Amino acid sequence: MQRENQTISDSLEDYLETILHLEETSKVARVKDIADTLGVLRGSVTGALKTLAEKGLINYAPYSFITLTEKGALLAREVQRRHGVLKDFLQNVLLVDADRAEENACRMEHAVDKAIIDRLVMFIDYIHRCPRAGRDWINLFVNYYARSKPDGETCMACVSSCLDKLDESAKAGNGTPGEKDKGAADLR
Amino acid sequence: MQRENQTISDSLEDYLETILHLEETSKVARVKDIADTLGVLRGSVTGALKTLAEKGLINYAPYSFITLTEKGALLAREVQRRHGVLKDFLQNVLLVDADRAEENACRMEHAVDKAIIDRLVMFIDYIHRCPRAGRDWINLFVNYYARSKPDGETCMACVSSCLDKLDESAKAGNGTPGEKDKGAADLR
DNA sequence: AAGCTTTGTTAGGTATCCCTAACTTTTGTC
DNA sequence: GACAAAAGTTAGGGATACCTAACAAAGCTT
Repeated sequence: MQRENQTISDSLEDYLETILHLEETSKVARVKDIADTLGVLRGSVTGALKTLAEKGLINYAPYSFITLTEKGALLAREVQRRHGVLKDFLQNVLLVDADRAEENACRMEHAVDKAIIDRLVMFIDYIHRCPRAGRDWINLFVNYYARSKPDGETCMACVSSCLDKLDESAKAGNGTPGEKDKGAADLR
Repeated sequence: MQRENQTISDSLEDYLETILHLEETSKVARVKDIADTLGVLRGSVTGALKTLAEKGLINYAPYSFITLTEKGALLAREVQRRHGVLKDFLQNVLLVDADRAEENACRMEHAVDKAIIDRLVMFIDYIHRCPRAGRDWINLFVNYYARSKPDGETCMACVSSCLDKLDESAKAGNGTPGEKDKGAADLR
């Protein structure tokens, strides 16, 4: 472990994230599996592992097991979190298909601040828990973008159903209606 | 103009976007201004300009004016659009401060598909025009993330105000309430 | 128009990150 | 335990995108 640089490249972030993922799913991270996951050749992996070891992010010696250091695991989990939150947003809020959501989350995870991710988590949460939004509101977004403009009939139906829901909430005197709004919660 | 590659690097996208911006604001894009904007030295700009010219994206000869070709302008505007949409979302939906929104949009613009941007545009539009969301719904998100959990009192007030608004809409028989919801529209 | 400043270019160097291809170590099978 | 296959390493090379620093052209001043 040396005087580690605070930041690492997008590429190294990918390596760390992959190592964490392999540790979680296969117990061990092997050079071949890292190479296959990232679509690079084995020789490229060895080089990256040396760099990660120099930065104190993995434990590594030639032909040895590869494990994340505490510091490396922390960083890897942060990248994984960014990835997950972005994919969740793309898939469950923007309603992008799974493959495209995955691809874009992979690239975005290196570009976005922790602060943005935190805010995004809150926003997703807000959507799910606020009685004015929730699952049915997002699902109606499907109709909206399919037509790419508001549709009179759909809008009316939506307003009515929302009215009913809010009315119930109000009558029940439920101050934090998100709690009972399980339909919205399992959208995630 | 040669057999142009379909895709260009993040770095070249930045150069194109900068040239477009300088053309718009200063009439001409000069090497020095490009360098200052991107935080690189003048020598680096010359190299990038040669590459862009080879790809048929700018008109360039040593010591000449720099102008975007039609193809280059198209690409530059697309990057600019991605940038703008992302910044809008970060600033006006996630309510991130302007500087951070700008920084992150700058990095994200290279990572995000056109399809995601298109969907994001629809989503922002949906928020603005749907009577269940709109400006006040986003503004209440401020309270939400400030407390990082739903607040009974705020939620009740919100539900009531939403009820009132929807009630009015329903009475007016307005099928596309977004049209009259000017308050929401100018959130952008 | 001479001379100084600013702007732009060139050449050579560094770092990153990938590749190919040859080589070494480890693993599994007979 | 020998030996082939698989996994891992090494060395050398190419592309990108910066840098520094010397040099050339343009633009102002007077």
